[in-house]
Amino acid sequence: MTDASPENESPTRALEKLRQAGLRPTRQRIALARRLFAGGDRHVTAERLHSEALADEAGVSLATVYNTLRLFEKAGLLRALVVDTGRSFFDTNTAHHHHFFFEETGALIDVPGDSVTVGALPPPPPGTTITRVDVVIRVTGGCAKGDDAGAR
Amino acid sequence: MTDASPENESPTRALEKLRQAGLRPTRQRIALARRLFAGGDRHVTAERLHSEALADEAGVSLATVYNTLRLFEKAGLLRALVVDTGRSFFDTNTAHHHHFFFEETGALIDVPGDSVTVGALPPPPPGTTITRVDVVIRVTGGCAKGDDAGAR
DNA sequence: GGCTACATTGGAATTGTTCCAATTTCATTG
DNA sequence: CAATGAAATTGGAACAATTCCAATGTAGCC
Repeated sequence: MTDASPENESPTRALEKLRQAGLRPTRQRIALARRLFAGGDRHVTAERLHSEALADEAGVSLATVYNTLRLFEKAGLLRALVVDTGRSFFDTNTAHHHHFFFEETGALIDVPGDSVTVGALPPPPPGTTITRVDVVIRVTGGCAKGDDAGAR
Repeated sequence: MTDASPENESPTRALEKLRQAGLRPTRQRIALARRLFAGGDRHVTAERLHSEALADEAGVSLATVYNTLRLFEKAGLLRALVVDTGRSFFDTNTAHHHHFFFEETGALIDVPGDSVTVGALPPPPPGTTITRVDVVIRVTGGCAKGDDAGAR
């Protein structure tokens, strides 16, 4: 079995993602895409991704991390989450799903599968269209084993 | 019928709220409480409340608006909402309910009554307790007739 | 290899919020 | 009703996250 840690993994998946989105595969974008898409689903802040990426050969500036995250979001590769004021999270899982949010640690984990069902939705106000329904289940206590724990 | 606009309304309701929460009724708090609780339910940002309160006889500084909002929240008079990064909203309706959020205008309106039913919730991660489940229905289009439209 | 459009960068600027030390006000008590 | 002490208010500085900008670097094409 080959080493699958983000830095060492072959950039195939990352490149695929970039190509599929029609984005120019620069060194920085590849490095960030690897970090984001190499493993399983992730929830990252810009700051966190930046500090991780500092370890990569191709240095990535904070400005580029912000640019790239917004770009990836626009391209549908990422979804922005709003769970906490003053910080944006980006979710590599763009499918329809919801979240647990650990209030103390700031950690986020996906709610497994369809185990949240939003029943009857009210009709949207006249003339408007629903773009998304976000459900955030806020929890306290426990040790927040989810990814990104301690990202505060 | 007497004039019921926030500035002119008798401070009774505001005072009641403060007393009920055991908070010292200063001029500033009364002015803010009137703005918040005189009419129906509201969703305000600190900046907005501050700019409104400038019109009141008792000037209120921005720092005090922030202090007071956090204080009222802790006292259970307000509920903080997270719908948008970089701005906090406070909701005078502390009962269990959810929201429509107009992505273009930043306006927020309550979802009427129990018309959102969150079906089966997943079990919270071991050792944790659910403190709250927030549902935000994001909509686009329309003219955002809800309160606070154009608050951006 | 050179051209051109697009990306990246450091640093300054912005925004929303919190912090702090000095002043003012509330409520009590003499 | 003045004095007093605790709590509240204030302007401005400090902060954190993010965006902006002008200068520099690089990918892809001829």
